[in-house]
Amino acid sequence: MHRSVCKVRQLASVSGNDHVSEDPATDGVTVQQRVYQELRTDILLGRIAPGAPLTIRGLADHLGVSAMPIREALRRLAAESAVELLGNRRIRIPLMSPQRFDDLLAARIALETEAAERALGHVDDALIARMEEYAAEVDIGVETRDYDRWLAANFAFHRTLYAARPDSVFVPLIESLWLQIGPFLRQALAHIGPDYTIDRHAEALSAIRSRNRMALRIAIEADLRDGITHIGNELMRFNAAAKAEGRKSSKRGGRA
Amino acid sequence: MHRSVCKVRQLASVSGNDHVSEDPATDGVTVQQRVYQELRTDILLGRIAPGAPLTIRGLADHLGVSAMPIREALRRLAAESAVELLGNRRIRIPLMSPQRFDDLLAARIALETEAAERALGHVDDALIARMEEYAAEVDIGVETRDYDRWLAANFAFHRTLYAARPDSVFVPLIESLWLQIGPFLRQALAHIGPDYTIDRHAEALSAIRSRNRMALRIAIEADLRDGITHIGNELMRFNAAAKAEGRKSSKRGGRA
DNA sequence: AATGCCATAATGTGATCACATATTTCGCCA
DNA sequence: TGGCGAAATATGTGATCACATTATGGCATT
Repeated sequence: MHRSVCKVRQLASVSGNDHVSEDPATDGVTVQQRVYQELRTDILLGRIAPGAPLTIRGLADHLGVSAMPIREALRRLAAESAVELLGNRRIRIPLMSPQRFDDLLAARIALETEAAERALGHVDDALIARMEEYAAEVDIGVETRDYDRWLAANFAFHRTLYAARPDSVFVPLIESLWLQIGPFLRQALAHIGPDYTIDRHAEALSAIRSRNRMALRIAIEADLRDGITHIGNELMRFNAAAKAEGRKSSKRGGRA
Repeated sequence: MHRSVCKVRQLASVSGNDHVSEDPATDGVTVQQRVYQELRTDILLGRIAPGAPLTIRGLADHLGVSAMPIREALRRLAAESAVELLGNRRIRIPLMSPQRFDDLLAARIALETEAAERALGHVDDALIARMEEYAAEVDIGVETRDYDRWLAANFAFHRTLYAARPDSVFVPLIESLWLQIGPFLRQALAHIGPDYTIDRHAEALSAIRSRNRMALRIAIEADLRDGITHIGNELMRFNAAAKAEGRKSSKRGGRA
């Protein structure tokens, strides 16, 4: 079963179909990249809870690949602080603490305001149009209480802006922070709905159109604070519950 | 030859000595960690030039280990943007560009000023004493033109401060920036000496002792700008030379 | 003499096996 | 019946092999 996926890549001309859905996606892209992207998306959107344990063999069986790509993907995610190598031969999603949450927010503000300002000179109308689409997608996600859609569109909105500057050194750092916040943010959203309605994205887009750097910084910082601060403060006690819960669902790599 | 190192770990009680110097260092620590630390130090102190190519087998032979720990160490370093996976099956130290250098400096200022301020509440006399030792070490490095000593002590000075806050989310991000600046910084220092004498470290220590947060931020930012700005601007043309030079010394994993 | 092409070498990627160790479980004894 | 220890299971780590793909160097052709 887990060998067929490899065969698909090794004998690419045979095109032997497999149960894995992304069969046409194995063009030249390595298995490790596919595994990394899948794990990364799961963490970013909070599909894996804080404290959840991960195992190499469990993920390998679940994703239908060998242990090798899992090891390298986990090593990469560990370098981004998306997963935690406990040293006692255990891997898990890091837990959240009030201080860590506060630091993550401060680091996001410090990096994202700077990244936004530096990207401002590279935006064009096409990029603004894409950001408007993502902003609309965010609104839809809020209305339909679709947290996956909400989080994904929100991240895409910001990343589109920051990545406007080519070869940005900020994007990897910022995405590391997102990966650390994602699991906890999702748990928080599952308990208290996103009840704020101030559309900071409209403010940011307005600042971008007028090329107002200071207004953009203010809008970005306000967006981060609004969407996160009260969520974090009210749900901090969830940490203790998540810590106890982390022991369950140990099999199958701890995935949902 | 390259098997004996493995035996040392597998049969730890035999204590069969090897040509590798850090034989007693193999207590419980994994080979991948040792390889990672060695590569990381080499990059941080600029012992590997920008654009220098790295190969898994070359490094494995050079360090006397199998290819496995090298792969994971390189994957980890790639996640920190310390090395670059070119996609066409090539690995190298990233090149520097004027924009990238400017972004790296801006990111350092944004993160390190915030990290310094947040660490300020956790410093005690013992930590200040350690920082004073590193500051003295920096001065010795400047006087003796010992760039390894200079760079190492400078990084240790800052890291000691930022790591005062336990479980800091800033330290990994900042160290990623250091790894990206290190190779270019060393190349620059090798061509123009560190000719600035304003001791920003003394200013920083003074701000720390008086617990003056704003003064600390200003001192840190001034330290980063002073030590880097004029170096970067004057040596930016070095980039073209490094790009052409990157093709040489391909064997032996490209190490010096 | 310059250039395109092919064979050889080299490199990253993935799979599989062996091993040391941490964790878990089950049975035994008090 | 509860606590403890030993067997058993599980997990990360490292080594080695096979393979597809890329780079490189020599050779023939123009």
